Parts: sequence; structure tokens; C-alpha cells
Amino acid sequence: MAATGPLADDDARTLHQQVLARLRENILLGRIEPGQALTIRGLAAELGVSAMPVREALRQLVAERALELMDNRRVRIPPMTIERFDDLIAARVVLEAEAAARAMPYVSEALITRLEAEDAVINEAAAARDYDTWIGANFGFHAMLYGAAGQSAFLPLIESLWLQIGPFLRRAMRTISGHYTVDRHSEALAALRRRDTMALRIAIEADIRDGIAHIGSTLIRSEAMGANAVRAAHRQAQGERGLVDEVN
Amino acid sequence: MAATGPLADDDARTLHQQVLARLRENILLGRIEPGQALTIRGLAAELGVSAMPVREALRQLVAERALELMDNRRVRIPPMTIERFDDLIAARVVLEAEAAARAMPYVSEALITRLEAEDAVINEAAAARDYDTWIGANFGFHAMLYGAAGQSAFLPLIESLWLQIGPFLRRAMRTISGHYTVDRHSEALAALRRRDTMALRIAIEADIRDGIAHIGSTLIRSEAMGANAVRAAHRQAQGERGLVDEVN
DNA sequence: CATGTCGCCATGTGATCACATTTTCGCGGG
DNA sequence: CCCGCGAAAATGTGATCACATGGCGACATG
Repeated sequence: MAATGPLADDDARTLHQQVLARLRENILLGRIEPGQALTIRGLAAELGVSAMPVREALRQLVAERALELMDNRRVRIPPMTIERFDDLIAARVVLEAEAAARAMPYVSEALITRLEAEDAVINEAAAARDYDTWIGANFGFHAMLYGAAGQSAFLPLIESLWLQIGPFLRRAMRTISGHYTVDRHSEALAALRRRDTMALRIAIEADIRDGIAHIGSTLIRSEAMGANAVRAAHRQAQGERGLVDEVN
Repeated sequence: MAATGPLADDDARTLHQQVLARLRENILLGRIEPGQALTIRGLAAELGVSAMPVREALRQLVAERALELMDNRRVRIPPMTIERFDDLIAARVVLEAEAAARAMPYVSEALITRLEAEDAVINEAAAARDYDTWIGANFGFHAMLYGAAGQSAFLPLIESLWLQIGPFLRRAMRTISGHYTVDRHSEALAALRRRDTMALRIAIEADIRDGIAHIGSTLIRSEAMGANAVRAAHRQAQGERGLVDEVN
């Protein structure tokens, strides 16, 4: 079920492109559980295609670090470790703060309006615990901002990081309970309106550190401690901070 | 000739892995000219394999942004533009400075000795105009440093950037004449010995900006002006700065 | 009980082919 | 000369198959 059903019949793209897009989305949105079987023949059967486009798509996802090739030549969602998580967060902070600053001159009022609409979608999805939309719109918000200048060499790098974090992010979201609204996205939007690049950098970094970095850090360290610590770590996370943008 | 000859017979890796490694190396070292034919059947014939491992390797290289998939479904070395070049340099600066700082606690005296040896290789290769070794050892120096802690999520990102810059870097090297030794690597090594993280960050950034960013910037802006400006830009680059580490 | 061996099955890899798509080339006309 | 058209050639895509590799269970042995 890692492919979540067959491909549509009337798509003009090559099968490989369709398979790749499907799997990327499923990884980004955390729909594939770690440990779930990812075999070429299994995915091909589920998607209703031959093995070829699946093989090539898997190669591409390995290259993007969304999937990991193991010694037995199978692929899997890479397990999250403390060190890897810290690396991914640090890389997100330096790349996304820089990408946002570089995008600033290209951000129009119309784009700010669209970003606001996307932020509203995020907040609704968070309240409704619609994880697909929550992650998808969140990524959409960031990609929209960094892509304001059009093609950017930063975007594929950032996308690889999101793909790597996606499965873990969904699990981290599930540890959140309650509903508060401390909103780093609105701080970023305010910085954009004021054309304040430094404030934008700070807001993007705070968005990452106060969001996924905080909740994810709690989750991954609790996993390293064992299952019993999950509840204590969960209560700590709940008590300390607002939660909506914390999962960015 | 983009593959530079057939594969070796006694390699234990899968053919796909061998093809991928060969093509990655050739792209990183700038052995493939922009515009050079990259067809599946052509590469397969040159490497002495069937189309399959070549197809899969090309998919992977597209995912790493080393190659670009065009509308006609062919792949090519992506052309360098001013905007893209600026993005790639900025991304290198933020990622590599951070990766170096994170690696600092794991850098041993033995590693510093190995870095010094690699730097000597770079200097010899530069003096001898051995572009393969010059680029390869330079990348080796950086990868050795950032990989001091072992696996790092930064390294694949950085490697993608080097793959994207590689073909252009080789061309930029060819515009350099004369032999001076202003050495940013030795500044980085000095910072490592002193355990001075800020100085290391500064040295890495200076290495990138005073090196490839400077020469490459000259080349790409001259290309945007036209071929006649190449000589004027070339003389300017020669007159201003030492040249060895400037190509980093 | 633990360990090793063997056979079977699932899965990945590489080769090949047919078909789809794109490029090249030759010819004719203006 | 250039342009358009059609055919042939080159190239990419997807399907299929045979073989290689790895995992697992059953069985034998100490």
C-alpha cells in the first residue's frame, strides 16, 4: 500500500514520471511507514505498471535521499537517528533562511496574499488533524516563498531535506495534542510586508526550530530512551508551547 | 566519449553502480563538455554494457541535478547561467561553512595531517595544470573535512552542488594563467589546529568566494557579454589575485 | 539447546525487444 | 537560398524474460 493505489489513466506524463510523483508525494506526506515493504514488483502491481518505471523512480528517490539502498539491495525509508535529525534541521535552517532572503526582492503583494491563503489552509488542516494537507500546505508555503524568483538551485536541496524529514514529521505530528496558535508563518509574512530581510531570516529559523525541530527532537530522544519515556516527553512538549507552526 | 571508455572487468559492484560512479566522476571533474551527446545507447556501447544500467544511472544523475532532463527527453549537462551560478555559490557557502563547523569537534590530528597531504596534492596538480587531480583532490579535501564525524546529511547536498559546478569549474580553470599561492586551505587548517570555529567558517567561505566564485563569476559574465570579452576578463582575473585556491 | 547446510522462494539486475517519440535527411517548390 | 513535407534513422520508454542474489524455513548434527 506504499503506492496508495493505481495510477490515473489519462495522464500525459510518462509512466516513470507519474510513478515518481506518486512516490515522492507519499514519502513527503509520511504516508509510507518505516519498515513497510517497498519492492519493485509489489509497487508495480499496485500502480498497474510494469517494473521498469518503478525501478527508475526508486533509483531517483535513492539519489534524492528520500529512500535508502540497503546492503541486500532493497530500498527502505531511512531510519531517523538523533545525529541525522540534527543534521537535517541544521541544513534546513541554513538553506531556507538563505533561500528566503534571496527570494525577498521577488516577493510581490500578490504572492504575499497567496502565502496568507496557504497559511490559512495549514491552520485549518492542523485543527482538523488532516496530516496530508498539513504537511503538504506547509511545504507549499515554503516552496512558494523560496521559488518567488522562479528557478532556484536551492529548491531541489530543500526538497530533498523535506523528503527525508517527511515520514518522521508525520509521526511527530501524531504526538501533538491540544490546539494553540503561535504562528511563525505570520511573523515571516510580516517581515515580507516590511521588506525586512533579517526579520525574515529569524522568522524562518524560528519556524523550523520551534516547530519540527522541537517536537521531533522530543520524539527522537524519547525513542532513544525507550517507549516509556514517550508519554513524559509528550506531556512536556504539550505544556511548553503553542503547536500549530511548531510542526514546520 | 562521455563515458571515457569501457568498465573494468573485475569490479564487484553492480553494473549500475559502476556506471553511476564513472559518470559521476566524469561530471565532477568536468570531463564531459556541455553539448556532448549523452545517449543511452551511445554510453552503453562505450561502457560495454546494456542500456539498463545506463538508464538507471542517468535517472540518478538527473535527480542529483548533475544532469538535466530536457523536453525532448534527452539528458544534458545543464547550462550555467549567472543566476544559477550565484545560487550554487551561495548554497555552497552556507552549507559548507556549517558542515565544517559541525565537523570541528571530530577532527583529529591524524585527519589534519591527511588534509595537509591532500592540500599538497592540490597545489602540485594546480602547478602542473592537471585538472582531473586538481578538482578531484580539492573535492577530496572538502569531503574529508566535512565527513570527519562519519555520515553527515550535509555531504550529499554538498556533493550535488559540486557535481553541478564541476563542468563549469574545469572551464574556469582553463582561463587561469600564472602561478601564485594564496592559500585559503592553509587558513582553514590553521583554524582547525587552533580549534577556532569562527576562523574556520571564515576560511571556508573565503576559499569559495576567492576561488571558484571569483574566477567563475568573471567567466560567466564574460560569456554573457560575448566571446570578445573573454580576453579582457581573463587578463583582469590574472592580474588581481593569486590563483591556486581560488578555484576551490 | 545452538549451529550449519540445503533447498525453495522472493526479489533485484541486466539483457533484449517492440513500440513511441524525436531528429535528421532528402526532395521539391517558391 | 529558405521552407515545408515525408520518410528514414536515432533515441527513449515500457514490457518481459532469464539469471543472480538474498532471506527464510526445514532438517541434520554436535
